[in-house]
Amino acid sequence: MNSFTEENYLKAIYKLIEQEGETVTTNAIAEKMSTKPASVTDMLKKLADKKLINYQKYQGVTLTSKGEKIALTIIRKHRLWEMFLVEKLDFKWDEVHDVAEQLEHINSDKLIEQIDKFLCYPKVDPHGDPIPDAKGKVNIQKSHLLSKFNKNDVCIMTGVVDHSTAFLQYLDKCGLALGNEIKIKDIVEFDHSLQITINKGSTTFISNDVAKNILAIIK
Amino acid sequence: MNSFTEENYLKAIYKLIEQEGETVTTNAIAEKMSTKPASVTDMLKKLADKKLINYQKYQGVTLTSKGEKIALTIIRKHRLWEMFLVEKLDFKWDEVHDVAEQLEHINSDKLIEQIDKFLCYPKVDPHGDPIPDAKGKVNIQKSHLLSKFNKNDVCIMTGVVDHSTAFLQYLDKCGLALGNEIKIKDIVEFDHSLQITINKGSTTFISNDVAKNILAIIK
DNA sequence: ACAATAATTTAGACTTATCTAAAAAATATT
DNA sequence: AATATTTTTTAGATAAGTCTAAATTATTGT
Repeated sequence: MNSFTEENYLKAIYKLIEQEGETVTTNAIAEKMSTKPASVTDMLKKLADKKLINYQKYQGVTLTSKGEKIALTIIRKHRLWEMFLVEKLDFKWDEVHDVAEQLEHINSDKLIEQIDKFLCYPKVDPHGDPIPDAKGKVNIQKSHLLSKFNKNDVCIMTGVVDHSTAFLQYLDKCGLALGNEIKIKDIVEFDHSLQITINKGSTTFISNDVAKNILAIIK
Repeated sequence: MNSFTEENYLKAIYKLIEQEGETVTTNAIAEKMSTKPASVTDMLKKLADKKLINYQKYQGVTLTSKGEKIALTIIRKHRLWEMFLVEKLDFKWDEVHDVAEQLEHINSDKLIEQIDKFLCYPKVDPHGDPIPDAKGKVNIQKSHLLSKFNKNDVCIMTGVVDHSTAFLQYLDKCGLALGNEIKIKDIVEFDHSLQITINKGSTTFISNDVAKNILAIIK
């Protein structure tokens, strides 16, 4: 078994590789973990001894497949717990992070599989991030234009095509933001505009032109 | 904030006082915590410094009101999580303990209040032990033998005296389990056997011998 | 009451994860 | 290429929680 701290380091390294690519530096890890580089070096030695990372002095770090598996398990647990908090316990999506940071370290295979089942095997968390499966596989669901979805689809907004201020301000006004759940209530035949429900709350219309500039993944 | 370890010591001391009464000895704590008396002494000094226990060398230990409050909070969380696991995630009542031992240390007031609400504010856990309220008050409803109740009493089954497999299997067959609501419809004068209704559903008879091995609290 | 036994505490050491300050290696600058 | 700067590592210290072995205090038996 690995300590909470080890798990947190592996998770941080995974996320840094995901966004920065290739290898990760000692300083980057230190910043992400809010700790000092010297402490990171100590931990890297330990993780390398356990064969969870590939580490050569001064050369940066990558995860071994064993280390990556553990990181993905932690991420899976984190995202499932976030989902649970939002869906079942009425947490707002910006309230869940700190609690999920604790819950992700609870060690029980049965627990996490039952939570998964209880939530009906969700594919993405409340922020729209994908939830790895029990084997650590991430379903890299490619985003699609909102205009491609069908009536009654429920999806998560993941991005925009048009990055202009004007467009983003319009989205704000509609109450549309990344991670929002969008349900397509209806597609108007006349102009292909969409009637949508945002986060199970307000219902509004958006034009097909707007829908062509919003990216989303099916939930 | 207190560490997991401190919380576990406080919980152990609370439980020992509950069953052994008065003060608790260093050795008793060591045994309960599966550790060595020397380690206990170290921790007792620390807890005394924090004013969570009353401790004089060689004189045993009691909890301060502050310490007791913390212990009861941990116990509240433990029992609510057990309830959650059994009621919502299909855990068997003998599978929940190890997981609840971990979950009881998750630190979030909102989380535990929402779990409580989600479970509809249960009074007892799956083992029939009372769940302290948010203020740390325990509803000290002592369990009684089912044979002591009167006609038309409605009670909740909280435990058994005989723990043999044979007896538990018999209870299974009757459809009797911990947490069930039992209404005493009649007491047969001839042999003091009971006619009972389980969970407002099926009605059945149980002998006085059986009733003497079932614990319950009045509802 | 006093020796024997049991319970408890002290002393000193170990582990994990952290830190500061200083040294070493890598990278950038001129 | 030589120097300056940044990054990373080493060395040594600290705090929490644990341990063993030895010392101290309390309890028991005769």
